[in-house]
Amino acid sequence: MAKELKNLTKRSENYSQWYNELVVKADLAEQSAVRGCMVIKPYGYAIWEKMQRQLDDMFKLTGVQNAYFPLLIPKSFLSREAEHVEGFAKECAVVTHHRLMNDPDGKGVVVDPEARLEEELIIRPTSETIIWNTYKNWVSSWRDLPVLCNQWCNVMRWEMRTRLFLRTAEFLWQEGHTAHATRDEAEQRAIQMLNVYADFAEKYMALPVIKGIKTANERFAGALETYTIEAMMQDGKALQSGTSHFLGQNFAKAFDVKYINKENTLDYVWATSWGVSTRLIGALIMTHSDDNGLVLPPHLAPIQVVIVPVYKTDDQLQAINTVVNPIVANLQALGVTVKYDNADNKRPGFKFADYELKGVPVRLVLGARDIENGTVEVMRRDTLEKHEAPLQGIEQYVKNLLEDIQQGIYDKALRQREAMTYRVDTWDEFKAQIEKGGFLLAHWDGTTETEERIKEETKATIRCIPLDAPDEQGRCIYTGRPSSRRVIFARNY
RNA sequence: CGGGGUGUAGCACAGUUGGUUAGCGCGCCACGUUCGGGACGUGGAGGUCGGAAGUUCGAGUCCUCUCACCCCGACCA
Repeated sequence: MAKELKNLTKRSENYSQWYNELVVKADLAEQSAVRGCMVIKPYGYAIWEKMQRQLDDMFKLTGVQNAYFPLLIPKSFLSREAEHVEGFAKECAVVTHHRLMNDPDGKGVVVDPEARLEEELIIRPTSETIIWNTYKNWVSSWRDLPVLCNQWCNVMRWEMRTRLFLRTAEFLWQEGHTAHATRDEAEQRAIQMLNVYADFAEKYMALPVIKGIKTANERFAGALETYTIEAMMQDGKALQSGTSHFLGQNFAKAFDVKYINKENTLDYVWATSWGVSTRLIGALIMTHSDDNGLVLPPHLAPIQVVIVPVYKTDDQLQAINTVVNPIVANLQALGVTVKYDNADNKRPGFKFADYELKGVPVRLVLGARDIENGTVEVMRRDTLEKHEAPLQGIEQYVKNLLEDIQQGIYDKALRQREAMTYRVDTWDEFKAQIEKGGFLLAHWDGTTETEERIKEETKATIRCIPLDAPDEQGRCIYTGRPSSRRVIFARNY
């Protein structure tokens, strides 16, 4: 372990490799035996659980309830909505049989050819189709609306190339699906959920995000409008961190979901869907961490404070235990998650390095010296600064420090993003800057054709049209045609 | 599916023009000394060399086939 971490690739040398090693060495996840799939280890899953709990509370405050829909979707459902099937068809896993049998040649088991399914089943890449097929039975009157459901589940998209958390063949997420009586209500819901995501990202993940609208080209398959939160990683690349879609009446029409409105006429319902995934954990890692390992925001860290004793003899350990035990209890009473690591099978130096690698926000170290002086050594993970603090009142001190760190890493990430955001007005400037990374605010003529040309030539895509983009007359960076606001270009994960 | 690369202990690797008993480091186990920033010493366990077939007195090494994984593209939350 010791040597391995010292070999941890530096961020500046190879950002991707640094990321991969960090995920594995910090015990978050690893590759599974199945191609492109990921094992999320207990420490990584604990972060996900904290995210889930928080998001779930936020959803419920907006009236959303949880439900669960099946993993398998009849193949025919997928083709009901033309754009939707086109968007997902190329990456679906398909169930064709329901039985295995012993190989007649004695080489293990083989698929029983007799057991072919009449209609093949798709492992959900997303659940719009099966959910809208269900909503058809739930909605008949304006009194049944709105329907506001969310589900926590796994989905599968057979991606060609995968990266832990950022893109895996199977991933965990939540997907919300709502049905509304009016267009306006659905659009408001899509924006409302985008705001929930942005709040969550900023307050809990300490992740500054830009809210915006996707271009037609980048829009979700089957949506009329896709809202997004975009974040910038430390290498200047963008990461789409959450999306909320206004689906119009596309799925209602495809699955024939109609209701009788107050005017006593039959109408299709209006829909939204929205989701965030375990990709957020990737965003968390790539935004805050450093060459010593993870830096976790206190609001999501599975362990917020670790206390490490330093001692030589059993008597000294006993004395430290006596001082630490009430501190642990007091911290817990303040709602702080604390771990007292007095295991004697690891040396202090090892523990220090290990908890740094795992991103624990605050470390307290107590030795015989401190017991004598009534002090404790406090280290904050974000800055790696150490200082002495009085034992008296340490609990409240630590609680305040956690909030400081939460705010500190948000501010740092925001400064970093601002430092790497550029207003660009010429094509030469654009091509030069995109190589160095960052967000490029540039004018665009609004056509898909131009967008695709730019992507071909520079690998940069339009991440979003920011919701708060001010009106500004200008000329398209590529074609010189008129434009009325800047959009964000970047390379992305 | 194209282009490149790698398969040898839990991990990361070395292994010469083929040569007999396959090696190093980390990790693991035991004992001792240590313990305020990833300790050290001594001893020990751990391998069908990705798989199959072939050449040879002899294959980790050479040939053929095959499988798996990684990197670069096409696809993407």
